[in-house]
Amino acid sequence: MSPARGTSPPRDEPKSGKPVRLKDVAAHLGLSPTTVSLVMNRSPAAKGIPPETQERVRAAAEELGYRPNFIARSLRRQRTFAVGVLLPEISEGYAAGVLGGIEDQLLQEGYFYLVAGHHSKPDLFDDYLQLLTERSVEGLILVNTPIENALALPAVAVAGHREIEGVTNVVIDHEMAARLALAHLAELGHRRIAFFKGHVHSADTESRWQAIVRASADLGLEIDPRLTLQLSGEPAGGEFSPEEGYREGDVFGRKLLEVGAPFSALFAFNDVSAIGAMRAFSESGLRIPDDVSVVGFDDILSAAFQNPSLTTVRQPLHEMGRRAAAELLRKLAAPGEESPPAITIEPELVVRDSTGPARGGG
Amino acid sequence: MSPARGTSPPRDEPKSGKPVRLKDVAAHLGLSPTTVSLVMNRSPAAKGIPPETQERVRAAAEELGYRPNFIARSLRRQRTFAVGVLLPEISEGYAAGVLGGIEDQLLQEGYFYLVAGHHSKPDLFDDYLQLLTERSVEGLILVNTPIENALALPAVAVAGHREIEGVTNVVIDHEMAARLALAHLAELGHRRIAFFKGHVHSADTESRWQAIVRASADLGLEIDPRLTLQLSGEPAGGEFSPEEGYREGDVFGRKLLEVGAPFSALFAFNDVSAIGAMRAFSESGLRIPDDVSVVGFDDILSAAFQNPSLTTVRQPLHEMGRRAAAELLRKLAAPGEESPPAITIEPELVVRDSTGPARGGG
DNA sequence: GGGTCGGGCTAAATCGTTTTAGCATGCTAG
DNA sequence: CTAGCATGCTAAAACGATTTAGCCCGACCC
Repeated sequence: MSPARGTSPPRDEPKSGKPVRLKDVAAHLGLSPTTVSLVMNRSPAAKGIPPETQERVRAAAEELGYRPNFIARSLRRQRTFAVGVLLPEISEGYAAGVLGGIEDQLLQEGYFYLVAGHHSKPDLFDDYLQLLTERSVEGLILVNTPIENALALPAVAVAGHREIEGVTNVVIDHEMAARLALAHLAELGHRRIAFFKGHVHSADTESRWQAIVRASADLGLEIDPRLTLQLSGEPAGGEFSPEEGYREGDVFGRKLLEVGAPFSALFAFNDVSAIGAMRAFSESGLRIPDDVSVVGFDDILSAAFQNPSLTTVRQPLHEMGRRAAAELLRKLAAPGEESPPAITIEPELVVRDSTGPARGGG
Repeated sequence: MSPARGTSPPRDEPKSGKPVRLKDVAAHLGLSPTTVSLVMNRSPAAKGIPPETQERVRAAAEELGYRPNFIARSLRRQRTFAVGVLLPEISEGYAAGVLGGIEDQLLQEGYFYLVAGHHSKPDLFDDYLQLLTERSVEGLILVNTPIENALALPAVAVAGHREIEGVTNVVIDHEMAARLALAHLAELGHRRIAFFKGHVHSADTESRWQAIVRASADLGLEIDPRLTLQLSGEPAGGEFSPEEGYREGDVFGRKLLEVGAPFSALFAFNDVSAIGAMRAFSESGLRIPDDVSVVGFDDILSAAFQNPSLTTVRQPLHEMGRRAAAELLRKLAAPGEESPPAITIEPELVVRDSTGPARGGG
C-alpha cells in the first residue's frame, strides 16, 4: 500500500495520485500552512516573511505541482468567481452570440459561468434561479429572459423585456438603427417604404417602432399604415423557431403585394422575416434589388448567404455580451455604487446586395 | 444591530438577511446539525430517527427557507456535480448545437457545466484544462477539440480528432450518411456525381470519404476523380469563418464547371460549401435542381432558407450533445467499468428543394 | 440485578483553505 | 536590566456542510 512501490512515476509528473494540498507543501517545507497560504496569495500580511522564504515556498509549490482547491477557497472567502446566465435556449443564434461575448469577458477576468436554458417556461426559470443561487453564483446575466420581481443578486439583462429595479439593461440603440437603415434607403431614392413590425410581446417592438417613426419624420418620409404589417410570432431572441419566422415573412411578403399600395423597399423586423419576404417577392416575379430593396435586422449567419445577400442592421451580439459581463463585474467590484439603468450599444449597417437605387428615381 | 429591529420583514419572506444554515435549523429545533443533515439527505443512517422528528425537521427547513450551501457540500463530499466543456468558440453553430444537447442532459441530472472557448489555440486549451481542473469539475466534454495526451479526468469527445485512450468519441455514422445521400441521388437517377472532400486536417474528411467510396460501390456508382475536389479550409466544426467556406464553395463550384466532365449532382462536404456552389451554379445559368442537384451536410440554419432550400444530411447536434453528456455521467457513476471507444449517431437525410430527378434519365 | 439491545440522538473530525491573534526570539534603547 | 519592538513565523478558529463513532437511557432477558 505504500505510495512508492514498484515503478514510481517519472518525477516530473505532478499528476500522480492524489492532488497536492496546501498542507502537503507546508509539511514538505517544515513550515505552517499559514505561511504557505500567505506567500501563495501574496497577501499583504506576507510582508513579514523574508524574500528567501517566499522563494522557497514558491519553488516547493511549483515542484510539487500544488494547485489550490477552488472549492475550499470559495467556501472560506465566500467568493466563487462564478456568475449565472439565464437564457431561453443556448443553441439559438441570438443567445449563442451574446454568450460568446459574455464568455470572453468573464474568462479574461478569471470568472466562470453557469448557464441554464429555461426554454421560456417561467417555472423552469424560477427553478434555475434557485439552483444558481444555491451554487453561490455572485451575479446574474439574463439574456432575453423576462423577470417579474427584483432579484437577490446583482444582475444585468440583455434584451430584457421589462425595467427592473437595480437591473441594468443592455439594449441596442434603436434610434441609431432606424436612422442607419432609413437613411440608407432614402439615399437610394426610396420614398415609399414598407415595414414589418415585431411581435406585440417583444420588448424591442415598441421602442424600435418609435425610433422608426422619428427617423422617418426627420428624413421627410411618410409611413403608410397599409404598408405596415405586424408579425405575430418570433420575439427578438427567437422563442419561436426560425422556420416559423421565415414562413411568416413569406406570408407577409405576399400580403404586402396584395395590398396594392406601391412600395419600393421593405424594412423588416428581423432577418428571418426579411428572407421570407425576399422569397415571396422573387416568386411573384419581382427582382431584388431592382424592383424592391429589402433591409433586415440582426445579421444572422444566413443573411450573407442569401441570393442576393441581405443588407441588414447588425446587432453586435458579441459586444453586447461583453458589455453585459463587464458591467456585472463592475457591480460586483463596487457593490455600493449606483449603476446605470441602461447601456446602449451601437448597431452597424451592413450593406449587401438586397438594396439598390429606387426605380424611376423615387 | 439585532436582526429583528424596527420593521421586521413579512414572515413569509425567506430572502431576508443572511442565508439560513444547517446549524440555524438545528438550533431552531433544539437538535444537532447531525440529525438535521441526516434527515435532509434522507441518509440511510436516518432510519433510526422517528418519522415524526423527520417531519419536524423538514417542516422547520421549509419554514426557515433553508437551502444547503453547495460549496460546503462539495468540499465535504468531494463531488461538485459539475463538468467542464471545452470547445473552440461558443457562438459558432456547431458547438452551440451540441452544447444545447449537453445542457439538456446535464441539467436534467442535476449537473451544471463550465464552458471555456479556446479559439483553437493549443496554449489556451491547456490553460483552461488547468482552470477547470482547479475548479474540481468531475469530467470533461471536448467539442471539436483536439487533445494530445491522456486526460486526468473522465472525458467524452464530440467530433474528436484523435483517438485517445479512455476518451469515448461521439461521432456521426458516416457510412449511413453516405448511404442516405447517395441512395437518394441514385434513386433520382443521378449517375455522375461530383464531390467536395473536406479539409485534409479535418477528422471527418477521411472516414466520410471512405464511406462515400464504399456506398458508391454498393450502389454501382462510379467516382470520377476529376469531379472530386478537396476543399482547403473549414474543418468540421468551423475553425474558419463560414464566409470563407461559402466563398470556397463558390470558387470550387466554378472549378467544377470548368473541368468539362459532365455531372448532374454535387454532394458537398458541408452546407456552407454547398450553398456557395449553388450560387456559382446559378450564376452560370444552371438551374437547381433541374440542371444540377445539390446535397449538403450538417443542416445549418441557413440551409432551410436558401432558394431553393437545400437538401442535406442533418447532423443531430443536439442529440450528439445529449449522448455525450449521458455517456460522461455513466462513466462518473461507474468509474471502474469499461466504456465504449465510440458512440455513433445516426444522421438524417433532410430532403428539400435542391435535389430533383436527373435530366434525360441518368 | 446485571448484561444486552435498540432507539434516538450527538460530539467531533473532516474536507482544504484563509485569516485573526499571538508567540518566541533577539536586538536596541533607556 | 528590562521594556519595547521588530522579525519570522504559527495555532486555532473559521467557512458550512457530511459522516464516523458512540453516548445515554430505558426495556427486556435470564
